[in-house]
Amino acid sequence: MRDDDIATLLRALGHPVRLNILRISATQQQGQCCCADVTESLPLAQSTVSQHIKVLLDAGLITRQPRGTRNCYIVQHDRLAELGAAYSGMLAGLTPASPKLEAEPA
Amino acid sequence: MRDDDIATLLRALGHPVRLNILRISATQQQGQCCCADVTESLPLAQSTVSQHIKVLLDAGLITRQPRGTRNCYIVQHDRLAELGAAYSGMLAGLTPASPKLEAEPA
DNA sequence: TTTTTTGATCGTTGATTTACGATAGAAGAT
DNA sequence: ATCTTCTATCGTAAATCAACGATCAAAAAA
Repeated sequence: MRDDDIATLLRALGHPVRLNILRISATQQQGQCCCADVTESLPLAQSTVSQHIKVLLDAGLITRQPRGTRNCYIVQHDRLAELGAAYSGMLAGLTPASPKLEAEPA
Repeated sequence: MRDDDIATLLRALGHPVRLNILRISATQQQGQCCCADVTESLPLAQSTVSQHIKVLLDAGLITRQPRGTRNCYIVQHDRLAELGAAYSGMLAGLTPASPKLEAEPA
């Protein structure tokens, strides 16, 4: 995963409202939520919520599933895990114990 | 850790240049780097690098240590780990296996 | 068909971010 | 004391973000 992609994902998650959307979605029945669920829970206009949803959608952190008159959003846990792995990998590369793994192999 | 704080940290990390600064710092001798180290490595003006450093500094992801005429920056691994833990915790709260840990305790 | 519900999109406004050059200050070298 | 080096900060311009109201499209209900 390139730095650019990691940064984009981090920025997509870097807003309290968007963290909340993920949480609301997971809390809702079947791990899905619609725009209205979020709009009811937060003091924001519907259009604002829709915008935040779009950011998560573009980042692949949720997917859309049209269901009747409403759209359901499902958290993409694998994508979140992917970022988690990339983050851990970065931490490992940053730790002072193994600066470049160039020496002391034995 | 509040959502607000998590979001702030995620945003601080959400730029490829800043990820690079952390990496450069860790690669440098003693896990420290100065502004010039970064400016040499990246095609950016010194003032721009200084700005990015400030973002990391404000987020507590690095600390400053004046050394002679230059400033050394040290990655705060514990802060990075803190964020990692908060992220993992969020993932755990989001996983469909344990929506609210309200049932099946046995 | 008409109405209602749900939600995406448009246009706008204000705030924040990113990048730059220029400047200034502090520490070390001459 | 003067000069050089390193870097923070200022001011600015362009881009992006965050929030809103208004509008439009599609599906379901009447």
